[in-house]
Amino acid sequence: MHTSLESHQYLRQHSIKPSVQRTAVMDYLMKNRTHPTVDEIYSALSPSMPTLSKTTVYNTMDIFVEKGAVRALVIDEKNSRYDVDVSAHAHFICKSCGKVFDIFNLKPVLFQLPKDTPFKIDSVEISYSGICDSCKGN
Amino acid sequence: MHTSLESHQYLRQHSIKPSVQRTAVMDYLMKNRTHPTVDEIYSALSPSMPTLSKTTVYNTMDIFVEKGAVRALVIDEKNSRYDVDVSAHAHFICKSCGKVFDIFNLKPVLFQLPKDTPFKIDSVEISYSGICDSCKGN
DNA sequence: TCAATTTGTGTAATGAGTACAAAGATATAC
DNA sequence: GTATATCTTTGTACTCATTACACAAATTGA
Ligand SMILES: [Mn+2]
Ligand SMILES: [Mn+2]
Ligand SMILES: [Zn+2]
Ligand SMILES: [Zn+2]
Repeated sequence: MHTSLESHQYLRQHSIKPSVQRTAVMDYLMKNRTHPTVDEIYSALSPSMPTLSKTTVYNTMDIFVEKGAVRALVIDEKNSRYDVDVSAHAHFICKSCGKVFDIFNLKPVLFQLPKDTPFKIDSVEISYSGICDSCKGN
Repeated sequence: MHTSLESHQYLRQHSIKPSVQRTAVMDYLMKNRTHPTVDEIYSALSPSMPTLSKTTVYNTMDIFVEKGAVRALVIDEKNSRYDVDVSAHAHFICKSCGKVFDIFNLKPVLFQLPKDTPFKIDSVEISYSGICDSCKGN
């Protein structure tokens, strides 16, 4: 049984050769929308792919980002995090547990790029921070 | 002649004991609004303060941020950057040269914190990226 | 088949940031 | 002023995410 059909197709849509490793990583990203780090991806896949190298995960994420299949988030000062949802949405990082959550349903104006600047602006990242629901009690 | 009067006062306003080192770092931040890294601050001050330790700059930035005198920017995946301007404004990072620029005059609505979330949101960071004016030609 | 190219792997190196203990400076008590 | 406690700074060692690199494996396609 192939659970990786969607990932396979998604990779080809983005002109990424779907190797076994790349398909496994994309499959993980599609099923785990937690904005995982390279280490989290590696640790999750490693048991079922014992020869997988962490370098491969790094290379893979670089290709995914370069081809626009995945967005790299700069919100966690410790690690890069990755998001297979490249649509316009914002993020929230909990300063207590470090988890990164999606914030959808923000006004589209927030994602408009400012026009009166001397820069060629390509993208915007909106990052909120504070304490998440689970950590509130603690 | 004291060029550090303002920094000295600013530190006391934020309940930070103005040691020689802290005053020198704050003075640098106030005069160099380039969102410098710890290494940039250290390298700039080191010649005139040969005994300054990089650890002190790290400690100092931690205190400044904790006391609200300075904002830590998470926009550069390589280093933390620091901004003595804690007012609501956005940033732009050039993917070519890595410099971080201010973007003022954005609509205040952009800096409003969303209310319909399960999170206790404390702050927002709006980061644009692309190519800066100087790098456009290259 | 076989050579060229792409992809993956393992190891070593890099470099930002942290931990920690000792030294120095500052404040408080007598 | 001197002693004592506290705060601050310093240097070194360490951690750990990421990168560099060389070789191995897999894929392509003539
Ligand atoms: Mn997301
Ligand atoms: Mn700024
Ligand atoms: Zn949390
Ligand atoms: Zn530039």
